[in-house]
Amino acid sequence: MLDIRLIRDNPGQIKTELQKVGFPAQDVDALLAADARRRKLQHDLDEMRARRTRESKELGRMEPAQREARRAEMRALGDQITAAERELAQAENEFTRQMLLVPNLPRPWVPAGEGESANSVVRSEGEPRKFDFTPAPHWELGEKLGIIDFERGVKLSGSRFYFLVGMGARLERALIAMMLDLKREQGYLELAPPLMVNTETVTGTAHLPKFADTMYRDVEEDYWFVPTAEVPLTNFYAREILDAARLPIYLTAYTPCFRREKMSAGRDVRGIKRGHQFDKVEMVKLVHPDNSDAELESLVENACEVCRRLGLALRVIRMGTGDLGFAAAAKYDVEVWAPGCGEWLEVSSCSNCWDFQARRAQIRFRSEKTGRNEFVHTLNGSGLGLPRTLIAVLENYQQADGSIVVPSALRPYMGGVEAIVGSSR
RNA sequence: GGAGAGGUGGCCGAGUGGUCGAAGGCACCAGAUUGCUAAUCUGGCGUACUGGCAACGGUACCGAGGGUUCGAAUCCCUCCCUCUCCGCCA
Repeated sequence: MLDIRLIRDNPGQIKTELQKVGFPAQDVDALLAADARRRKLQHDLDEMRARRTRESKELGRMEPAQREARRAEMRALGDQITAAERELAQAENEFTRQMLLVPNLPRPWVPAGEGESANSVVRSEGEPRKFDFTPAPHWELGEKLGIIDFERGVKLSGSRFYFLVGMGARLERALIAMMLDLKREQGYLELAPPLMVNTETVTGTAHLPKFADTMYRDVEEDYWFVPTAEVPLTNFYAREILDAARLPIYLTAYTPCFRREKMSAGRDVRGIKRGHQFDKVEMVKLVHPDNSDAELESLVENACEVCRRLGLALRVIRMGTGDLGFAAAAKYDVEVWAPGCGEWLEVSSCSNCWDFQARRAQIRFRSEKTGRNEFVHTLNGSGLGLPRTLIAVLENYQQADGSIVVPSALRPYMGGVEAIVGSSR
């Protein structure tokens, strides 16, 4: 959520900024109208209430006879107040409804452009491996080795579900353990969060109200299945006021993630690149606003280090305004090369949400400078997404005979196993 | 799921239809004082919106939402949560 005062004070500038991320100027006008209405009603109501308090106290001190005489008048005022309260509640709901649909403002240095047009590679590391045979895609490798079972996943659940089997499951577990240990080295506190959270929580990270149709939910209990651990991690300190000395706070968690993938119908249906359920190690930072930009850079670096340890060639993409998404003020993707399917895979997406989520979730800190409570800045990034990392490992470490060499960084987590071959259990 | 108890400021804990944003204590901050650690005294000490250059005001908030009343932290209803006991269960 943006600061309404910012919009109120610079409507022209904010309109221009918001247009870059596809938010229409007339919606800003509607918002300002709703704000003005709400404030007017609030002001009027405050005056009526002040009068009631004042006069009720007088009434309490009166002789019973006099009191009786004024009661009708006071009752009328009470009714008026009740009516005004209803009107105000309505106006506030409408205002909030609109506010929750306004996307975040991009940082000034984010290149403007529609869709992916303004995205650009800002750096690359490592050479994509050369093969003296045609590298196979992971779905072929996985099936031949018996470590990914697509058919049974579909049998039990439907399309976009699969089993990891034997060494496949073990390899993923090794990746998770390696990543979490690295995150700890990088200063993150590991959490094992709830995977079902309530509406308020999902609204805090701005996945609601706009993206309700991308998530799974239990309607009976008001539980939403987390689409990413960003939701529980960012909300860990929701509605709390933190000591400035505690910042920055780095949190990490391994969790499954659940997504409907309606928007991606028909895309990436092969393999394990895009499922309705996938595992991810997530990083979240709650930082002091002064360090926000630098913290995004180090967040990206924290993600890149995972790729590096796995020996994967990577590149970092700076997203333009058209690809920022709803909550991000700035965003980088980290991609690794997958020689089998022949594409760069997004294994991490690192966003700086500025005070956008903090304002929704009310995560504040007591500022040492102003003595006032201010919103922290929140950042999040994958560290990394498991299926795609698994794809990259399988496809990059495949041998001519179809076996997979286990990257050295993972061997301590796999009981020293050096390769996955057809007979591996 | 059933029965009972309870949810008040950072914490503990009073409170009853009006003068309660809420006693008192602890913690915390500032000042005073005592030749050490410490103690004592005085003052301050919630959040949000809003008016004002400011001084200083207004309104809301005592788990959440409704209701009764001129007036609700205080009475009534619904819900949520916590604790104890019972049942069930990975």
